[in-house]
Amino acid sequence: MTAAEYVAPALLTAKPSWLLTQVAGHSHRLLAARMAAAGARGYHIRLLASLAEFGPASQADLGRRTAMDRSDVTAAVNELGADDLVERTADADDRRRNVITITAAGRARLAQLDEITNGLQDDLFAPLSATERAALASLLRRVLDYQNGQLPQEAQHPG
Amino acid sequence: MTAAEYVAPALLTAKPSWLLTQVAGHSHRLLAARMAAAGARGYHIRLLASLAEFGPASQADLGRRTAMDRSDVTAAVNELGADDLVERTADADDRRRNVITITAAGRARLAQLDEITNGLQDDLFAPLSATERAALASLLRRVLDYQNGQLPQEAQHPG
DNA sequence: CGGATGTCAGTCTAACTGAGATTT
DNA sequence: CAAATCTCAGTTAGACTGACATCC
Repeated sequence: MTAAEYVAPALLTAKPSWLLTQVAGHSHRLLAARMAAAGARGYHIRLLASLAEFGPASQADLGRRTAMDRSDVTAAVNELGADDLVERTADADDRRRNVITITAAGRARLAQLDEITNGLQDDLFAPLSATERAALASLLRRVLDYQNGQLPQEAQHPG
Repeated sequence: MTAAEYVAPALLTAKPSWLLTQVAGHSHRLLAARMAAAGARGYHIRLLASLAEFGPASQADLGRRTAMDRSDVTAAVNELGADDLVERTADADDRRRNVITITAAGRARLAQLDEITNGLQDDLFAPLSATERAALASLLRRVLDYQNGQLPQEAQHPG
């Protein structure tokens, strides 16, 4: 009996969702490893990037903007706060809320983590040309936009 | 303060790996929910599809062919065996091994789970035409093949 | 002996659930 | 009152680790 190689059945490989989750799994593994090596994890860059781009926000808003659960935002903000990468202050206008603000150290950290993710793209998508990477991104973006449009949207206040 | 919408920062959305993991996360969520509704989970269809396409195999080979850990194969085979979807018999030629064989009920189950994943494709990739879905699959397949070629390959015996 | 196999008992992350206290 | 916010405890699936006995 010959040893089995890493060959998945056609019934699975024929499906885009299989390819998607396999490639994403590899991506996630690589990212987690490099983030861990830098003392961070995936949740951190999500929060820092959102804070840097959109400014201070409540934890609930952060969760909505980063597709993170409220309870996970709480834990991740605790971690980031312990390293003084974000500040948690009370919201004077709404005392239920904390206002989370990124610090200068947080922006430096974000730049570092952003470099990690940039390096990841080259390693992950090495076999694809720049044009092909753009095509892949375009297709995925349309799918993601469609998915987001399908969401319950219970918290959206357009305008 | 306006409520935040589901808008991720451009620093993330510009990266193919972010799009990939977001779409894959949505795919995984949908699949897990539908599998759970059918009393199954992701590991089950992987094993059943591999057994149906490549025939009976040892648990170690199944793990290699489906990118599953040996210990997870053991647990999943237990679950499938409890429903008589696979049979576990001793390998006379190598008494370390179990030979796992799919049953008629297992093939019926596979057909059912395959329908679920087929339906998933339509729901996930609705905004893409058939041509675009094929293009997406082609790009992802090349990335996945490249990744597999980069693996340690300690268990590969070509020929 | 080394190496492969199957099993078991864990860990870990991401994601999620439910409850509770507080505030609007 | 309902609803939102924050926090905490616990759960789940998937992936993975280390150990162990068995067998090639």
